[in-house]
Amino acid sequence: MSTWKNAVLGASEQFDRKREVLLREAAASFNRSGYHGTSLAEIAKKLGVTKAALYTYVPSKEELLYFCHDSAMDSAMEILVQARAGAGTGLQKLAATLRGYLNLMLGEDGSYVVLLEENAMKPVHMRAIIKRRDRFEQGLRDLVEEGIADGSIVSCNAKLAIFMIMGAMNWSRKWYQPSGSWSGAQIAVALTEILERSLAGTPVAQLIADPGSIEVEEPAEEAPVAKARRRPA
Amino acid sequence: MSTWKNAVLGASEQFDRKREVLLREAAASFNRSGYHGTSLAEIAKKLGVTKAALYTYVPSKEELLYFCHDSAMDSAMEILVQARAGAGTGLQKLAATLRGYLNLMLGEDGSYVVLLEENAMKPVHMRAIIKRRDRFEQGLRDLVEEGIADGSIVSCNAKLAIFMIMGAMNWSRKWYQPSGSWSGAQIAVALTEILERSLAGTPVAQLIADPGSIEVEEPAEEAPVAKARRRPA
Amino acid sequence: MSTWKNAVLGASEQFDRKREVLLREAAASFNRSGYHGTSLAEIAKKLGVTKAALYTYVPSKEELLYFCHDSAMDSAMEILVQARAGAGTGLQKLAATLRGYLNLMLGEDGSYVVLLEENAMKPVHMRAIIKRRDRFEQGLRDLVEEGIADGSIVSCNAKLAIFMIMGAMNWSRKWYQPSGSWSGAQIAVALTEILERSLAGTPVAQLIADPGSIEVEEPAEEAPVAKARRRPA
Amino acid sequence: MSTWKNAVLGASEQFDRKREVLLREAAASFNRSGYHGTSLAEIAKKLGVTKAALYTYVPSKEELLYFCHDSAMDSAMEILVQARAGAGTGLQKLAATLRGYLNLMLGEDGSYVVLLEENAMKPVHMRAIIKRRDRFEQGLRDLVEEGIADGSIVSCNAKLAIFMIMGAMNWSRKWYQPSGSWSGAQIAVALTEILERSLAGTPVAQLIADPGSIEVEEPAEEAPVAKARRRPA
DNA sequence: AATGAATGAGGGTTCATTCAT
DNA sequence: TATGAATGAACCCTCATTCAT
Repeated sequence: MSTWKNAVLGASEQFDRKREVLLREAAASFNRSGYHGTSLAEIAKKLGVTKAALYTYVPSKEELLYFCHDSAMDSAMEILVQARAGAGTGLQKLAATLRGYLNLMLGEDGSYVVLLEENAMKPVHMRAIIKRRDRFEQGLRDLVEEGIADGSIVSCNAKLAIFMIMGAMNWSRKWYQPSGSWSGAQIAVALTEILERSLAGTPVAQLIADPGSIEVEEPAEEAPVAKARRRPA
Repeated sequence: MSTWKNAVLGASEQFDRKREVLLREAAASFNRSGYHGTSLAEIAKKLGVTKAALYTYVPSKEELLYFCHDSAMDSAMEILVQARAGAGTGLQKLAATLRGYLNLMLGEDGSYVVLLEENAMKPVHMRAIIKRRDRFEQGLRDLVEEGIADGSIVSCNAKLAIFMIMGAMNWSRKWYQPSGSWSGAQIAVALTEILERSLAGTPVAQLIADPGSIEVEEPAEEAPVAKARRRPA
Repeated sequence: MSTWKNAVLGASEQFDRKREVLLREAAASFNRSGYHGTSLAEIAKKLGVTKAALYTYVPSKEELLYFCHDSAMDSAMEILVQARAGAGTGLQKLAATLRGYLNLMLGEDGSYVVLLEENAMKPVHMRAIIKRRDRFEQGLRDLVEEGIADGSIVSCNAKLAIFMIMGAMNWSRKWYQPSGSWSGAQIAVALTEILERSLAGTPVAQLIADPGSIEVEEPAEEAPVAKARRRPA
Repeated sequence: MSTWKNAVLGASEQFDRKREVLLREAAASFNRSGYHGTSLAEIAKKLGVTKAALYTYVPSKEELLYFCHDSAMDSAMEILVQARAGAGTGLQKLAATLRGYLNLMLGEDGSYVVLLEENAMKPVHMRAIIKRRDRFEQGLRDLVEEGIADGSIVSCNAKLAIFMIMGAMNWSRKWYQPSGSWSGAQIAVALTEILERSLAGTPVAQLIADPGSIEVEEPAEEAPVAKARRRPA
């Protein structure tokens, strides 16, 4: 009744299910206590299994971290791609991305891991992740440039702007409390609004005073997660 | 010739000096690899001494972390107090604080530690630090309210605004490279400008395009450090 | 197409076949890496099956080792018996045994395991194997005594002589390279010649200078293997 | 009273003493149960210390094995060098070396480890040890050639002869029992005699019938051990 | 004030073994 | 008959901490 968070299912997709649950649980722990501050025993305990059982799904703790990051980048990129595909000004697309990113990070199944203690990963993996993250941030910078060009965003240094935005967003999980008076979706809207204002060509005259009052319809469908890859032989 | 970073001095203030050097080195390591990812041996090696020697200056690793945080809060608070004492609108005071905070964090002897892996500290210490940090952030929120009142800042949710700002600032050390083309002081100015714009009652029409071109006079005096407290017997 | 080394066969003797293949593969691994240095996964992999599959043929790793030893002793004893049954002096019979033993050990399907890490086995099994080995060595000692009696062997201490011979022979697999310029059969002849000389009543005046030049006819028939015993329910 | 086998001593040479004791104990265990079959806990227990304490003297289990081998080769080489320096025929020098080698291996403080499970060592270390061992065996082969030249040894294949001899000697520790009726020194003499006979140009007409009756004066001085090398920083 | 040595408590990983399928 | 998943017991190693010197 309690192991594996009841992720048991039909047939052989159990493996993928369980693997996902593992990644999520691991990501949560890593975010809370850091990579080195998290023990496999801790994760295993939460899943109701033994340390050794984890090795069925992941070849090492280090790769567990890597998979978490990789999976997170899958989701983040998907959001960027969708926003980019939509219509609107550069600022609008940027805002859409930020909202999506925040929803992802503060969402319930947030397996999203912020890149910290990066040198905990093996160089190969670290480089891979940093590359993907850079690509994501480059996408954001491109949107800023697009906005500057179409007038929706003030003339500014795109690099610095995105650094600022990433910090403001990534930090949110440090202070966000699921049990608090603001929901993740509400924060996503309100925080995006402030960030938007910092770059908007024509800044709004007034910001949301109480995020808790924002009306949002929670997404019904499952959050997109990286397609689980079976461990290579 | 190399141990203790040559912090040797006159007489008994050697103790305090060495303690400070220890705190700084520890803070640097903690920031780089996280609390659990940093071993005392590592810190000791950088100081050219033995692990055991550290215990002369600090009763435990956990308290070392605590002292780092505490010392950081000393500095941060001092900056807030000074900014508050100056003249100007709420926004101006806020901006002054942010600039000072960023200079502190990106400064050379930045012993400043961002609060992460907080549960690594013992509850007592954690509460103490969180309390001080809350006081600091409350100060910032007060400045926001002051700004809203005097019209220099748009109507907004101060709590959310400060969360956003803290994130943007604290994140800076993740991407700031001392050897890069932007100096810490330049970033402090440029980043503050963006953050200012997000809240300003009358936002500037154009942001700095190249932080590297900002002229700043580096502060000559030493950064204020927490008065060393002798370890209680 | 590759599992079980294609030992598949008619009907139920498949079981015995597979079991033999397992023993051989295990013996090879044990000899290479030692008992503790060999994992069941390793053996299974070489056979193209899973760890778990091995338990169909063998109740435990420890008994796998035991069966290897037991099977080896079957073969060794058979050689001794045959040599003893032949005609000739004690020395001649001894030499025949040594040659046979070496051929067995260096042969292609050499499932022969030298007794090392003996305490890896459970006392019962260890005693059983040591008993058989002692019986084998006693047989050799008897041949020495026989040789001393009939004058073909010098007066000597049979115990010491056999210890010496066993060492020289068992050691051969450490340096023998199947891909080298000497075949196993050639080594068997040449090594036996030296060992013979150490005990011969009338030692030869010259030893083989190049074992690689020895002419030997490889035995066509399959090496005798212990009759497979089904695992008791 | 019992830890470290009371190897405690004057001042700072304690480190070297303890390290030697550790090597000896480890060698004994490795010989008995094999490398993989020996746990550090086992060794530590015998020394009356904790597992962790061993790491003061040796950086890893693998290097512990390496040091054992290396130390053994130091001793073996020394014996060869001394024998080579003496007067006499090739056979006499060879015999002297064998006797010395056996005494070393069967001696009380025999830290000597026979090379087995060689792939347990890291390639670098393995190569280093194999190189030294090859040098030793080459020395023995040279003595054989020398003997053939001066007529003291029959024409034979030196390589095969030395392989045979090494096996006979290395095997001795498998059957030698310190508590038995033959002392190590007695075995050294008797075994050398048989080995000598296998190669002697003019073989003796009679071998020792009872090694236990051999008179030997035990060496008073300490057995030569590799100069302890402090662990590099 | 500083060190080298030792400890005890984990931490990550492997492995023989079991079991439901 | 064979497999994938899970377990529990080691095992090697690291690390914060203590202590005699």
